[in-house]
Amino acid sequence: MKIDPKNPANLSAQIATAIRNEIIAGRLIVDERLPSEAELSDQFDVSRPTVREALKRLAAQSLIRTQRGASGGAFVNRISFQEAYAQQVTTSTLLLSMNDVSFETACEARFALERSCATLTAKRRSADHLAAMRAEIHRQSQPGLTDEAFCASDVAFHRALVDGADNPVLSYQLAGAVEAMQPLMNMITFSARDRERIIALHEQIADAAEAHDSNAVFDGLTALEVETQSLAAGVFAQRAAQH
Amino acid sequence: MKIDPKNPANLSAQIATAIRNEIIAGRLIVDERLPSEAELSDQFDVSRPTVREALKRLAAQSLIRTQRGASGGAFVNRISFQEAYAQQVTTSTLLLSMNDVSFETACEARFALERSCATLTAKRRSADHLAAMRAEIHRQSQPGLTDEAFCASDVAFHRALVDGADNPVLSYQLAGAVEAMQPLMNMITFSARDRERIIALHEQIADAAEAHDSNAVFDGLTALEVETQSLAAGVFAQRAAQH
DNA sequence: GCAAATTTAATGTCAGACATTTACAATTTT
DNA sequence: AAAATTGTAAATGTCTGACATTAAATTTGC
Repeated sequence: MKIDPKNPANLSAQIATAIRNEIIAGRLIVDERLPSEAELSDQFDVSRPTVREALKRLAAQSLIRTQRGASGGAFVNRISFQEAYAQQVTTSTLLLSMNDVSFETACEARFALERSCATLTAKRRSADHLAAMRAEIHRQSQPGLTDEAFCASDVAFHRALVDGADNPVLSYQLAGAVEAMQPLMNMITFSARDRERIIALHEQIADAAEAHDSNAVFDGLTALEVETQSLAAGVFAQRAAQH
Repeated sequence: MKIDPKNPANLSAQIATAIRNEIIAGRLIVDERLPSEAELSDQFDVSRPTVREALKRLAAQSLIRTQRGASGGAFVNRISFQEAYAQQVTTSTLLLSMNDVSFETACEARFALERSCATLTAKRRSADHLAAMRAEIHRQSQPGLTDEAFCASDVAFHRALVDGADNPVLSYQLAGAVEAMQPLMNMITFSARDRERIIALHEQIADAAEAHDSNAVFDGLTALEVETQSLAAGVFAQRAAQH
């Protein structure tokens, strides 16, 4: 665990990287306590604020947590699925919004990934997952729902679908794909007719999941992708014509 | 952009969250310069080191970059696919290693996700992607290859397969699923016979991609999943028996 | 008018101090 | 003797002030 003192700028980044590598390599295990800030500043031969900046970098990635008081300190953190999930969503959302990713590309990726759940969800979905999907369908049918609320419910529907596969790793990996689409979807205004078509497809998918029919789930998602793409294409074409 | 001064602990975390929200909401746009550290410490009514800790947190997530010198400062960073990719891999790897995720669960998720590329890759794979896959297959056939090198080549093969879908969002989302499996795969020792079977399946998949046969790519991946799962089950059963 | 030197504004780092939190031990009280 | 209280020490959280370093902008010299 060493740093390069010749490069006097970036010290805190170097220290953070050094500690991060120790954690990734498994030499620092979960719940193990790091040396105190004073000890670390001795070890690395830097001041305490520099060590602290390094620790904050690690805390930002949920790699460590800190605790005040006697027998406090910095501890290697067990990354929970929840934390990783939130990070995934943040990173994916920013990636899409900052890099001029076309709606088409993002949508293609999202449905391609989501279809990968079709088989598992059709096989394993619990009554709870089905109920969650039905509840969102019901919400989507409410009149007077804003576009934003409709999109949020759409995301919730798909999350229930993904969670139905009963594989936490799959749920985590898909979090970014599904949730990061929301800002892009929010750019679309849905007519009552559009909503009807989407809700009908959601019902088709929920029915298929209930019947354990994986092919029908797969096909329902594909139909939903086609619907979404053509809807978006229409909105963007109209918007382009106006300007 | 405000913080709660009543809660005098966590100030740097609060400031980081406040700025992060500004970026996510789009009120701070890419390449925009944040106020200087001195100005921020005035605005939030905290000291400069506290502001700095907050900025380091954001830098750790690649949300900002800093530049020294006159007209330097902290700038909102455009997250590149490369950076997001690296973060995804780190988070996914740690998540798997720290949460007692079974090989079976991780493997299931990985292949489910990878199959989602089958259609697109079969349609769009370039000659370069095919060449990359063939090159890795060739490397895997070399005698005297360590298990670790074999696994690394395996990951490279699958990355080429995923990139063949020609969808950067898909490549990014799958990075975690494919690369984070490597440490788990490294726990397995491959006999010459095991390698032969895996290489044969790789060839089958590459052939299918070359022939634009998406069903064959899909089936090849499924066969590879079955092979990997049974191989792992064998290794773990044997290891359990010894202890 | 152009190149070199200077200024300046910003981050990077350091040192020392105080505030706050928390666990643990010692003390007092019941 | 047991329980509640108090004291103490160790750790992080924050502040102040200073100096170092970098790089752009400005001035100066020719």
